[in-house]
Order: sequence, then structure tokens, then C-alpha cells
Amino acid sequence: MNPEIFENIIKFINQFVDFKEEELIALQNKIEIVQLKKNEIFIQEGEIADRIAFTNKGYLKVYYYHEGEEITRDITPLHSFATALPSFVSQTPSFEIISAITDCELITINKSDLEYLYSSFPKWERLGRRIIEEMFVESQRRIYSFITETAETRYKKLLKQYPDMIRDVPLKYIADFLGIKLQSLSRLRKSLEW
Amino acid sequence: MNPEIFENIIKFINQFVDFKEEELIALQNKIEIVQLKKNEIFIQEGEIADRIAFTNKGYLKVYYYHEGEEITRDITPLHSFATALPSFVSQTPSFEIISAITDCELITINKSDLEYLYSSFPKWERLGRRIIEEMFVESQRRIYSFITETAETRYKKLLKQYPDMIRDVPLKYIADFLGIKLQSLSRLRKSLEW
DNA sequence: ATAATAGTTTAACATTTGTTAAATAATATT
DNA sequence: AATATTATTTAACAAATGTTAAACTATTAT
Repeated sequence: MNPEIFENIIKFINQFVDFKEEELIALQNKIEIVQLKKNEIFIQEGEIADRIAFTNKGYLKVYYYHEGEEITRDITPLHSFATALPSFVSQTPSFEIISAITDCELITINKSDLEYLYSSFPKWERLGRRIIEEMFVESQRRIYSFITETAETRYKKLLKQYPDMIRDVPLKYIADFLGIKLQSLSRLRKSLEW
Repeated sequence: MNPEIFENIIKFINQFVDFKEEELIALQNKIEIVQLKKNEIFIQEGEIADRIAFTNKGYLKVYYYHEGEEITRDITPLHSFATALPSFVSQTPSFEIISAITDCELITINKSDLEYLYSSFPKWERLGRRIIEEMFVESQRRIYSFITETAETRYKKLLKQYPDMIRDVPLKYIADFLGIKLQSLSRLRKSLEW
């Protein structure tokens, strides 16, 4: 297992748990590559999320409808995992929607195959736990930033951490992610011009 | 294993993974009960977090210093798990501090014992994953609330979900948790009086 | 190339939240 | 009981963000 396409996911996985070449074969058989065009939907509202995705290329957004308006909670950074977790873990209809902000290449695995890996190889269960721990820590960091930082600081940090994201993702979604309105972000950007 | 003291933690655990009486014995031997008086510290800044706690009684806060000021990111609800996760997972000095808002009774287990359970019994690793998944989902919910809701709505929901917490926890911490200043919370409470 | 659509900015005004400072209330300590 | 400490409220003013509506710009489809 090592065509170029798996380079990023292997690098990601090996941050958490050390897998040998052979062990990754079990994964390779379960994987499905999904190509999404911009605006195509990966997980639809009301549907049961049965796949988890690693973003090999492109950006996904996780959003839902709040008072008739679409609100983006998450923009998945390159080379990270995404799924509608509440739906995925409990196999209930998803209120979250996941779609492609840009053209995407996703490395996906479905729920039952993942459960199979978890049950058959403790190392995979460990990987699952380690990844979700990391996601949780990142989520907590974001909560801190909502509590202690102004929108301006949050924007500056995002700009620094993911300059490509701000180039490739419409500002509407960035604004949602930061927790402000598009117009406020625009004003804020203007004030930072000098 | 079933003195009254373990009732809540067993109930909590069994939501996620079904353990038999015997299987819980392995846990019982590893557990340490910690009693904290109000304001006592469970995990200190700079110290490596080597214990995880289940709050059997009382409320903990998770906070850190931001520009010289203490900011509470989390108030742990009754009967939930808490640790300074970034420190706990990587065994590096903690920037987060955890202390008792009220007198607390904690059921704790240390890192190496937990690792032992994880490695020896896949079911425990699964439990760890399921719990952290749930914590992550809750964390995401909170991010949604920062993005879409006003402080007033966040306060009302907290009041509804954890009425006891608002009775037992000083408003300063509630305000931090909601992402607003104490004075703003006070104003908001006044506006809700009628 | 032109028209349609999507993305971004601008501006005036409204609302929410922050800041500073003080007063009041509740609780803990001597 | 008196005093000190901690928690909460109040108020005036400042700053940040939201709202509404429109203009402008870039991109996509015909």
C-alpha cells in the first residue's frame, strides 16, 4: 500500500499509531476514493452518515440550517477527517450536512468496515480514539477562542494558520466559522488593510 | 463492585459499553476516590495531568490565564469526566488548571492504569473512544451555539439544562462559560426577570 | 461576448456586549 | 456581632457586531 494517493493519510495516521506496511493493507481494502465537484454533497440532511472521509484534496464544510439559513460550523482543513459524527456514531438521520466547498478528493471508509477494523485489530480502535482525542482538543481550543478572543484575533489566527483556506474558501463560510456575519468580516478585513 | 459510591459512574459507563460485574472489578482496583474542598486544585498549571476524574459530586472548572485573568472554559456537569486532556494525552505540562468550584467527590484513575486497561481489554479502549466521541459531539454543539445563538439564548438553555449548576456555581464562571462578561450576564438576567 | 449568478464590499443605523467604576448583597472570618 | 471578603448588580459610556439595503466585482453559463 503506497501509491501516492495514500501518502497524506498514512502520514496523518502514523502521527498517532505506528502501523507497518502490512497492517495498512487491511485498510486499503476497505477504502473508497470519492471525487466531489464543488457544491456536491457528501452527507445529506436526514440521511444516515455511514462514511467517514479524509480530505486528500479540497475543503469540505459542515453546516446545518438555522432559522432557514445555512450556517457553516466547520471548514475541514486539508488532510483531516470529517463526518457527521452524531449521525455516524448513533446511525440516526443527520441534521448536519457536509458538502464540498471546492473540488475534493476524499478517502472514505464506511461505518461497518470501520467497526470491523476496530473489532478485529485493537490498534485501529486505538487510532480511532487518538484521532478523536485530537479533534476534541482542537474543538476545545476553538471554544477558548470564542470566549477570550475578538473576531479580529480569530480571523488573524486563521489567516496565519490556514492562508490557503482563506484564499480558496468563500468569505461567507469563513465568517460563519469565525462566528460573525459576512459584512462584519468584510469590515474587519478592511480595517486590517493598513 | 457495587457500593453506592460507584452507582453513577457505572450508570455512565454502561451507556456506552456493556460491562459485566466481573469486568468492572478490573476498574475498581485502579480507582482512587479524591475529596476536594471548594477551591482546591485537582490539576495545577505546569504540572503533568496524570489523572482523569469522574465528578461523583460537585462541580469542577477548567480554566487558564489569559492576559493575567482567569478564564473558565468549562464547568463540568455532575457525573461527567474531566481532565486537562492536552496534558493528559501527551504527558506535557498543563496550561489548563482544574479546580473545585464546590466541594467535590471525584472518582479518579491515573494515566498508566488507564493505559493498562486500554491495552489489556479492548472493551476499555472502546469505552474510552465512545466517551471521547460523546465529549467531542457536545463540544461541537457548543461551537454551534457560539456561532448561531445570542448570549441570552445560551444562558436560557443552560438554565434549562442545568438549573442546579446555575444555583451552585458563581455567576462569574457561568459568564465565562457563556463567553460574556459577568456584568453582561447580570444585565441579561435582569432583562429576563419579567 | 453577454447575461446570469455568486461573491464581496460599503454605509447608515440598531443592537449587543464590553469597560470602568461604584454600590449593594451575601458569605466567611475573627 | 463586627469586619473582611466574595459575589452580584447597576449605570453611563465605548466598542464590536448585527441588520438592511444597495453597489460593485468576479465567475460561470449560455
